[in-house]
Amino acid sequence: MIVRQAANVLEIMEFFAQTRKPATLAEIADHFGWPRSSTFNLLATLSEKGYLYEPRPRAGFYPTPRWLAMARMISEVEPLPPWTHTLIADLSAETGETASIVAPAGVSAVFIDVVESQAAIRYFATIGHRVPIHATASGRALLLQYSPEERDSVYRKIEFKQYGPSTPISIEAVEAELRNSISRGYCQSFADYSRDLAGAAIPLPIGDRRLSVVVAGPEFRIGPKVAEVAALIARTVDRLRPKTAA
Amino acid sequence: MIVRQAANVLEIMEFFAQTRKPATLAEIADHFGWPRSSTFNLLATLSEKGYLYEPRPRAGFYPTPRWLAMARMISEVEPLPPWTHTLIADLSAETGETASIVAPAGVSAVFIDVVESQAAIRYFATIGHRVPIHATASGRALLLQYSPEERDSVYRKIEFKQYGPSTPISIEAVEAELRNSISRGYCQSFADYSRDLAGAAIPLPIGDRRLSVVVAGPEFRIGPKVAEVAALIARTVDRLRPKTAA
DNA sequence: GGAAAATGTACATATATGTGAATTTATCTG
DNA sequence: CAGATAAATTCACATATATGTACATTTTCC
Repeated sequence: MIVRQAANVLEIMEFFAQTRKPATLAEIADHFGWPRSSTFNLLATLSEKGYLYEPRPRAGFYPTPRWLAMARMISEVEPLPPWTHTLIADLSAETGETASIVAPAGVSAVFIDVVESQAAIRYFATIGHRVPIHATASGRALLLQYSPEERDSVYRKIEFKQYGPSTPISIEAVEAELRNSISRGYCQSFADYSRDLAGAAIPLPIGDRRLSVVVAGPEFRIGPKVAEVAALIARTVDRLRPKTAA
Repeated sequence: MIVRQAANVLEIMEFFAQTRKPATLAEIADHFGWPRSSTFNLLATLSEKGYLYEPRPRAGFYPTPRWLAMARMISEVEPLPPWTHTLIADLSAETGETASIVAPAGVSAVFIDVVESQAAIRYFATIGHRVPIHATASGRALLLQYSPEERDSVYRKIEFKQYGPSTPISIEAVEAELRNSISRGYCQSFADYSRDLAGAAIPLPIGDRRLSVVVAGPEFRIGPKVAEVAALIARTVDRLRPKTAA
């Protein structure tokens, strides 16, 4: 069950992150199609808690810097080592595609750092983006780091859907693809989840965290050179990852 | 009316900002005294939206860097000019007390930047902290920048409460204090709102934004030297504020 | 300067939602 | 490796909650 008002908080914040300017109650209510009275309650709650204020009279609400302060607190812990950002920055620069660091979240894989391609046609992904763990290169690079039992427990929660022609729609199909990935030396995906989207990924264990790196873009650009891209990823990781310990 | 689940989202994030480590469903539920099933729904919603993930298997949830990305977006707009932070940093260093930049939010004043005192006994305030606009030095320094009509409209929404012995409990009392502040050259408050708390504040208009600076601390330390502190604030603003235009 | 339009606020009520109990899944212990 | 214990999910139902309606206030426009 989805908690509506919790989701609404996030939506409001995303709204402000997009528009980047104060908005009145009426504007917000209209934008989302919410009743004024409900919007009123939500804004009042957020204000009450110190997360919204009124920068100038009658110009509406805007988030306080408290969000930033809180987010900084949260993200200071176990930040990714700096070289991982260099990694995806380099990969994106060299391939011209979008590169990301990905972490597990139940049956999904979450993008926790992203450097976007500069190309006009590109894979558009942002931090926080979620994709099915079994139907993407990045997700499978995570699954490779699981024990068979752990994978089983994930599989049982997956709702297998035919996202595209090549989506694996059974446990056995996923396991088969994982075996292929091992012998191939990297994970790949061709429109398994998103139409026209292809990617290459490899596991990226850091400490006891199970992460993966992925380079993804339109099938017609990535397709012909997956192997090449995968090799580049591996080389770049080798170059940047500190040699001391794992 | 307060929107419970909206508030809960904020509480969860504050919880993570404090503990700074992943937490399981059970831990979170116990911490807040929430039913597990409700906690489950909330966590599922936040995960679904890409704001929580599971850094390592079975170790529970933690916020994704998406919070940081969003907060950065939001705060990049009209950030406070850098000299305002220098201002409160200097004030806090010189007085040994907590110094803040404050903005209006309806009948409240919100702390939008804070440098805390290092003293053992100190005014504990964080970004996002809210205080009644009429019963605090910082708030009254905001009201001074309003037109009489605007003040009226604020007054009508205020619930006058006797927070302390000297709290102004009528419109006339507030207006009188504002007149005093003008002739005095600064705003002050002695336990008008919080017991033992005293402060000195002056208006700090920046562009068309109505802000104020306040230095606050325990009454016994601030009390004897309010005038001195107020003069210091004024001098420091003079020194740091760029001379070009207002 | 006055009327109309837009915005913000309060409240009772129907209903969407949170929750207790039951069920399943994972983890620990001897 | 059972059996026990704890954690995570599911689900039906009572109730806390979102909203329609009405009212107040502010702003706009003529």
